[in-house]
Amino acid sequence: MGLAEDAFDRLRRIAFEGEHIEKMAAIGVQKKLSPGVIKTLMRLARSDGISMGEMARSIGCDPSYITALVDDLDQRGLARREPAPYDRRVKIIVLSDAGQALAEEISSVLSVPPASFAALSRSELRQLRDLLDKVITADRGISGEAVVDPAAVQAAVP
Amino acid sequence: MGLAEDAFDRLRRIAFEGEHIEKMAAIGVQKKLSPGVIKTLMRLARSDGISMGEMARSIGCDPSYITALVDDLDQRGLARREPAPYDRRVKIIVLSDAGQALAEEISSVLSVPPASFAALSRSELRQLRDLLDKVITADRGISGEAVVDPAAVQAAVP
DNA sequence: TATTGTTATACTCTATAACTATA
DNA sequence: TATAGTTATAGAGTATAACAATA
Repeated sequence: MGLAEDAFDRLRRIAFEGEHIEKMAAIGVQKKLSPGVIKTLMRLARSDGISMGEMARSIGCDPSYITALVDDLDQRGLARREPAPYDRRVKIIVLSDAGQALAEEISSVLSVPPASFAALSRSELRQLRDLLDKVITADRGISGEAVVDPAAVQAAVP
Repeated sequence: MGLAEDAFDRLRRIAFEGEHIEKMAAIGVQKKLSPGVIKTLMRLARSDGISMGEMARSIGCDPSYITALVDDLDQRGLARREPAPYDRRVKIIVLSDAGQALAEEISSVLSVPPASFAALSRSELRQLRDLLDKVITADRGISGEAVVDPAAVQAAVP
């Protein structure tokens, strides 16, 4: 195994085996949110007020499923549909205050680093961040738009 | 956002948005493997010859589903059941040659680092690996056995 | 005519509960 | 009596196809 493989292997282990995954699980179970609902909520947290169709493309599922997902969100009082001013066929999904709060709660849980990050000093953390940034920056030039089968994505989580 | 959050954020982006996820998708779709089958295969790639019950605990699903999964694997000629010598109730799942080849193919796809890792020099890769190792080592002391709801795990993949 | 979202429906994935064989 | 795996069944999650409204 080469150096890059080694480094990437470590990275994957931290990302996929971390405690944040368990915390996510806890929230999902506790609030009885389906995976689809959580994905939708997280997408809205990133930018609220996108159309049904945009959401379908964004989380990689069929538009008809977005209908079910937003129905669910609506019944829970977490989001509502609003007509798009520019096209009466289009509906915009908008988070309610409660939805916004929940979305923030979920995404903040995901962004808390594992406690084991405390093993690194400030300068080591800076080094780590900068190295990873370099990878991300390099990636921008390489990859284009990605269309991924969601079923395979979940399978890829060991 | 603190330094640790920053670093962790970069790490998650690389792990979850990388091209390896797409390649996994391609294999899954092409070979018509369900997420459960892929998980099982990858678990066996890590250590072949575990019992049905161990597999259930390992990939976090109900034992009855392992029956279905191994039936599937068996019909495809990828794995078979063998009686455990120490207890006639127990069945050991063993990969066939074809299964072993496929499992290796899948896990090798997952372990190929994104092309963007080429942006780092050898010494930077070494630094990165060592920093991540430090985190992983620290984690061993902290975390115990984890029981995770698989549905939530998939939801955590953005 | 093409596109957005919805409905009705069906299929896939996974769990629960009851069962059989062995310990 | 308890445990490993299986069976039958039910439920959740998601897609497909046909449809209505609007463009």
